Amino acid sequence: MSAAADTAERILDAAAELMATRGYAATTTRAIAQRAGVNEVTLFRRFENKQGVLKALGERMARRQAGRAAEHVAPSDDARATLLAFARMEIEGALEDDGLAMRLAYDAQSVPEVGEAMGAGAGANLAGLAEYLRERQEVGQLRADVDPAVMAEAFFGLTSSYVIMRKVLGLGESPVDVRTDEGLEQLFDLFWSGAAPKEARHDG
Amino acid sequence: MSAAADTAERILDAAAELMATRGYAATTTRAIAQRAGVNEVTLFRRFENKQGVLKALGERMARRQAGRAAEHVAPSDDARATLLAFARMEIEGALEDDGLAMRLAYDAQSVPEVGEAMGAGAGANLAGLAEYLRERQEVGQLRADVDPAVMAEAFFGLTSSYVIMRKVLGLGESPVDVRTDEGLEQLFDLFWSGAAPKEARHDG
DNA sequence: GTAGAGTGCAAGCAAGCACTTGCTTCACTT
DNA sequence: AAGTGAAGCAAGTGCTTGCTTGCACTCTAC
Repeated sequence: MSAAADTAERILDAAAELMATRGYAATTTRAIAQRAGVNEVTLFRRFENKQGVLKALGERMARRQAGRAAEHVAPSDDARATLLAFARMEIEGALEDDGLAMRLAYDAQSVPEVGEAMGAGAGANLAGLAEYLRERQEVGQLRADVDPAVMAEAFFGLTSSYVIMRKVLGLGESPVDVRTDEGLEQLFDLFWSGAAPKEARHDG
Repeated sequence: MSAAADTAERILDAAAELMATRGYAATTTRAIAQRAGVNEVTLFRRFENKQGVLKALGERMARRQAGRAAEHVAPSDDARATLLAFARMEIEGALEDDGLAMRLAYDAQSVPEVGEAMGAGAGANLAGLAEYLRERQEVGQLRADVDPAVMAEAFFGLTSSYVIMRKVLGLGESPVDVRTDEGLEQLFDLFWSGAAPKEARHDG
C-alpha cells in the first residue's frame, strides 16, 4: 500500500474506533487525527469534510460486509446450518468493528448525513431475511404459524443483542472466536428451538 | 400541581423527548428550554446544570419503572404468564419514553455522567432475570440444558430489539396497546417455544 | 536536479455550546 | 400596599468545534 493510501486507511481506522464508542457527533476531527497519528489538516485535505470521512467509512464497511457474506454463507439445504452461519457472520462483522454499524444506526435518527452514509442497511437486511424465512416455511423447514417478519425480528434481536451487550453495555466478554463460542451456540439453539417445526426440535 | 412544579415537569418532558432521539450530548439546553416553552435561564435556575436535568430525569424514570413493576407483575406460579407480563412491562415502559433508557445506555459509554444518572440498570436487570430463570429451571418449568444467563440474554434481546426496531430504526409501527399487540404475542411465543421444557411447547 | 505531491506546523475564524449576570415583570400571600 | 418567589429578556463569557490559510519540509519520479 502506498504511503498516501496508508494515511487514509489510518484515518478511517481511527474514525471507526472513535465513532463506535462516542457516536458520530461526539467524535471530533481533532480526535480522529490525533488517534490516527496525523495532523488534523491532513484529514481535511484527504476527505474534504467530516462527512467525507463518514462516507468513505460507510463504503469501506459495505465492501467488507460483502466480502464476509461471500466467504461465510454457503448455499445449503439445511436451514438450521444456514441461519447459524448467517448469525455468526452478522455477529462477527459487528464485533470486528466494535459495534460501529449499530452505533451509527442510532445516530442516523438525529444526524441526517449518517443515515445517507449507511444506506438502507438494517431495513433491507430485515426484509431479505423475512423473505428467506418465508420460503423455508413453505417447504416445511420452519414452523408456519408465525409471521416471517416476526421471526426475522426475533433473529435480528438475537444477533444485535449479543453485540449490544458485549460492546455497548460492556456486559460479558467478546469471545475469542465467534465460530466456536458456546454461548452463541446456546443462544442460537434457543431461537431455533422456537422457530423450528415441532419434529425438528431439541430434546431438552 | 403548582405552577413551579409544572415548569420543572415540562422541562423534564422536553429533555426526555429530545434525548431519546438525539442522545445526551447532542441535546442542547437551548433546545430543551424551547421545547418546554420556557426561557433557557429558567432551566438553569431549576436544575443548576445540564447534568442536573439528567439526574432528575434518571430519578423520574426509576420512580416510574418501580410503579410499573408493582402494577403489572403479579406473583404467579405460571412461568409463561409471568415472563410475558414482564416482557410487556419492559416494552411498555421503553416505548412510553420513546426508547430513552436505551439511547442513554448507549451514551453512558462515552459520557460518564450519563452512566452515573442511569445507575446499574441494565446489568442488574439481566442478573435478576437470570436468577429467576435459574429457579424456574430447577422446578422444571424451563428447559435445563441452557445456561440461564444465556436465556436471560435471549429474553433481553427480544424486548430490546422490539423497541429498537420501532423507536430507533423507525421500522414497523408502535402498537396502540402493548397488552394486545399480536406481533409481540408471536415474538414472545418464539422465545417461549425455545425456552420451555419440551412437553409445554406449542403445537405448530 | 528539479518539479510536484504529500504532509506537518502555527495560527486563526465563525458558529455553537453550557452557563452567568443584571434587570424587569408578574402572581400570590400577608 | 408591600413583600416574595418564579419567570422572562438581553447580553455576554469562555470554551470547543469544524474548517481554512500560509508556509516550510521531505520524499519520489522524471
